[in-house]
Amino acid sequence: MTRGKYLTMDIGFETHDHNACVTGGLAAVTAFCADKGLRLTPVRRRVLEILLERHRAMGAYEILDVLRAEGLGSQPPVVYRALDFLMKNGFAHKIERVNAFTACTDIGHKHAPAFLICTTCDAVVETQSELSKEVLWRAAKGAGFVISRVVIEAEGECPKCQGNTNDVA
Amino acid sequence: MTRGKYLTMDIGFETHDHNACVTGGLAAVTAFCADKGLRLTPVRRRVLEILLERHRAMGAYEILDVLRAEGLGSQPPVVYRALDFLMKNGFAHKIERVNAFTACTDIGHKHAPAFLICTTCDAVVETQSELSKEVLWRAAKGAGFVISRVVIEAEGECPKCQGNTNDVA
DNA sequence: CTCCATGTGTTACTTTATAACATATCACTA
DNA sequence: TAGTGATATGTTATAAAGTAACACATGGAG
Repeated sequence: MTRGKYLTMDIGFETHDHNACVTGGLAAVTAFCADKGLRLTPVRRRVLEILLERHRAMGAYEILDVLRAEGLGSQPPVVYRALDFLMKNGFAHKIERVNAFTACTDIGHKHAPAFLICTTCDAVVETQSELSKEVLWRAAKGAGFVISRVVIEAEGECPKCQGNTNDVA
Repeated sequence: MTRGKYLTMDIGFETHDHNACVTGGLAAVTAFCADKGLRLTPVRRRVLEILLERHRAMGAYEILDVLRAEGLGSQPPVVYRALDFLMKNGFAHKIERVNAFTACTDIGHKHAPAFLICTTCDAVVETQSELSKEVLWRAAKGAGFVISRVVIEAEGECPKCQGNTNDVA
């Protein structure tokens, strides 16, 4: 199985100051919630933190394993509810193609994210796709369709894996 | 549950000559398979036909129910294998957002389909999205990522459902 | 006709996700 | 500050989606 393999790195598949991106992300969401009167409860906060820490796409049950080990909830609904909250408010995204979840890398902005999924090492990167979105919106409008949410996901090979025979990170 | 509710109609959410689209689709795929030496076995042919007949996105188990009733196979692997074949060869698509499958409406062409999914009546239409695809490919190339497959799905409301309080078709 | 590749039938199981309901906690106001 | 309604959590149970593995069948190539 592929659980726990979907690495997420920042745009361009480069390295970064990971500590900063955890604390920064958490701070941004905390501020956002305070501002909007949203309840960032311990479970929700911790789920977000887990996603930020691992910095990759994680399956719900994988997240649940972590919660369980910490005594923060041991049944599926706990994690799914937290994920629902995080997604509803734009703090996390579901990657439909792999049934996994990632922390949003662009809190508070209108989100029309696109994901690049490496089929060799399972890395996932979030990019913005304003252009794609606009094109799609125009096409939809032409058909009289009003879009509320867009899923854009591309599978392929990341720079590191191209030409590599030695699979998986 | 929502099984069996994902209507698919043609581009623009209009009506059409459905008989023609079933026989035409089947003929196109039959010809394509003959041409390429692909084995369009009874199960594979029937699954495609079912998708064409219903002309909507169907869950794998919903398709299986039909096969089962016809004595053409009663276990999940049967339908999943047929769907794998159909998808691998571009005769059907999976709609990731709803874990359901549709017959391709554009056999034999390079497929970068985009789907519009109505969250009210569950209709699904396939549109072509060359533009979106190109934009995405450019962005990916910029990150050194080579795309092999793209998922583009938009949720929203179809023309018929906008303003309607009486949900579902 | 027999061998090999491909496809099918079947069992059993894993992974992903939700319904439903009891309990707890928060935030407000009476 | 206790009551109350809304929101969140804990838990049981189950549904829905997908796959591994292996035995058997079929169908063309030599």
